Amino acid sequence: MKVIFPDGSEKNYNEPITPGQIAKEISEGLYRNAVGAIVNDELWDLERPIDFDCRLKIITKKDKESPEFYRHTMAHIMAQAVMRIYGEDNVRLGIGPTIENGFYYDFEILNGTINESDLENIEKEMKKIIKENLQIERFELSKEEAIKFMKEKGQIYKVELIEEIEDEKVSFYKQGEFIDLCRGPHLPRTGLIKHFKLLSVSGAYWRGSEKNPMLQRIYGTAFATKDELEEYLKMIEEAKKRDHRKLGPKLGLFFINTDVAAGMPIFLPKGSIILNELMQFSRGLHKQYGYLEVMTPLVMNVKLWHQSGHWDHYKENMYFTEKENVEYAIKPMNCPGHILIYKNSVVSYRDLPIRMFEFGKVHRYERSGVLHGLLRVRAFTQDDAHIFCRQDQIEEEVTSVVRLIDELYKPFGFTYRATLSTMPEDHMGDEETWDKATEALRKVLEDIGLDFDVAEGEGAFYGPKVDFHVRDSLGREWQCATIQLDFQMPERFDLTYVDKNGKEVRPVMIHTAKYGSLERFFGILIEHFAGAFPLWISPVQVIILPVSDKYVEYAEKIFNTLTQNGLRVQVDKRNETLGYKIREAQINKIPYMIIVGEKEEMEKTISVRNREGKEFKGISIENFIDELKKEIKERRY
RNA sequence: GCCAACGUAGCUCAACCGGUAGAGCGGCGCAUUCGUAAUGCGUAGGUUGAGGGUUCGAGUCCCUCCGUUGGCUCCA
Repeated sequence: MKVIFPDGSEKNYNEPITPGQIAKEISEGLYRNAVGAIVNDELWDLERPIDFDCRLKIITKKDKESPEFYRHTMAHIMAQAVMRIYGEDNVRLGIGPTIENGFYYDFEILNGTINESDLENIEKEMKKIIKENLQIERFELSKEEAIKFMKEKGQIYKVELIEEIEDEKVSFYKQGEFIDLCRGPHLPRTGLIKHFKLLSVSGAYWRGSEKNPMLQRIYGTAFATKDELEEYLKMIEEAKKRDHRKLGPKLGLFFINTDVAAGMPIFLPKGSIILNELMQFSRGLHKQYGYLEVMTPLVMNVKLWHQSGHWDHYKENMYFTEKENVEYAIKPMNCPGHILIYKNSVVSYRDLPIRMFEFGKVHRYERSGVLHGLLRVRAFTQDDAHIFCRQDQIEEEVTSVVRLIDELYKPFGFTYRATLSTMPEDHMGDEETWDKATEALRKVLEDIGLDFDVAEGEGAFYGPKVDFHVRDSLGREWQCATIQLDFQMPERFDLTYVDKNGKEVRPVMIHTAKYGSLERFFGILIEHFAGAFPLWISPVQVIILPVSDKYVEYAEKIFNTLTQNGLRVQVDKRNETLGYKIREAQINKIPYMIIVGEKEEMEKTISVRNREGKEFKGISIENFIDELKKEIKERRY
């Protein structure tokens, strides 16, 4: 049989051969570093024989596919350790896949629970298993045999999994006394991966459904090298330090009173400044792109929500209230309000597109367990827009939205990624319309040259959508902006416009939010900048620190000048040492400190220290103001 | 909602086997009048998340509830 290598070269073999043997042939070094192979696009164990013509690539620890191998194996090592500790008969295995940055395994422990303090013990046992350097062997059973085998072991979840596998044969992996149903791939021996850490335990429903029993999930991470592991753990530490739930209250931006308003953040003056700057920026861009700002009521008759379909599809997430025997709903979305505005007048084809936007405060009930600082709340503000347009305008409109989003994200230094979500199983409208809409979205993304993934079947029930995921300074991704095509609402509300021929035609609705939720975006910004915001959104842009009481008067003069120039300034008049005031300003991440003492007062200058610690002495106030104005105008970060 | 852990001063944390709550920072007061990340001294601050139980005695043990954290589900 013939084996083709990535560089195009070929080699013939008469007997079945393993990728490992081939690697060894090429070089000892390659073999030592190999974790597995890719055979005809399939991840393949290093010691699994090949007996057919194929393309082959040896995967070493450096290849991006390698985590699939060693993290999978790590999950098995963990399961083996858990079984050794709790007893094979007391542990039922769920699933144990690899995930981004790590792996997990779900267990049911029949006679107890696993808690965080047990992790150390499990890690210890895992290290033992690694040291034992057990051979990992793959073998296949027929479905029948496999079910019988797992039934005997009492592994009811595995039996369930096997029953659903379509192939006649299923693969197993064996390392020492541990045998598990698994598609693979795996390392050849347990000793080949050492750098791991167990991170947390949590509950997880079997197959993600609340109707099923809850299993215990252990999360862990593993990397090819010690450095990579340490870097990742450091990143987690850094993320903890930047946690907006800590930084926000500390910097006086917001707090959440969980007692009276769980999930509904209260914004302090400084936080409100930032939100207002964000809104102003977004508002300006929307205006530039031809949107009209509107405002709609928070509380509206439930009738409206019956018509919109929210009553049927979204009731569980809504708040209700009642007066004079009339039931009202607090709005969870802004679209019905905007539709009322559309219907308020007769629309001609010449009027389209109509672009409406609103900083709409919406309330959505979320179960208490899912609330998370500003990132997951019950009350939030969307920079929500709806475009009503003709079918033939979809492409142009979507393009313009994508441009707007790009401009909006630019001054934060985010890179982002788009996903195109296609028709879900449960959908409304005919497939042809769906295809057309989906293709329109795809074409726009391609024309603009934006990288995107396709999420099959992930669209909203009324139309396909494009979501934007921003990547923050720690490499984490957050879903923010969204563009959704909707053919359903115009139908339900009988929206029309009059075309060239005087006929009534159905418009298309495009739902779009750019920041998504202002609260969430704010939370992301806090973590992205670790509280050191760009000048243009900093609540306090400059703090003036007189060296002692004697120079307060001069400080106040400067304060007045800066304030008159539209800067947000404070004077620290407290009777404290300069070092103390600098330290405090530094902790508060204030972009610029102005230090004034005898020298400055005499020379009519200022000394400036930025939050990076750089000092500039003998600066003229005018120059300083000009520089700051420029920095603000350019929205530098 | 479910699983697990946690809840002590504004913040960070301490208090042994159950013996009657303590420190730093911050606040306030006084002194100091200061040159680029913490001046010194003094002082106030607590129904130990809430309620119930066991006990001579509960921050500590048990139960219920509330909340937080990490997840599951859903989503901006």
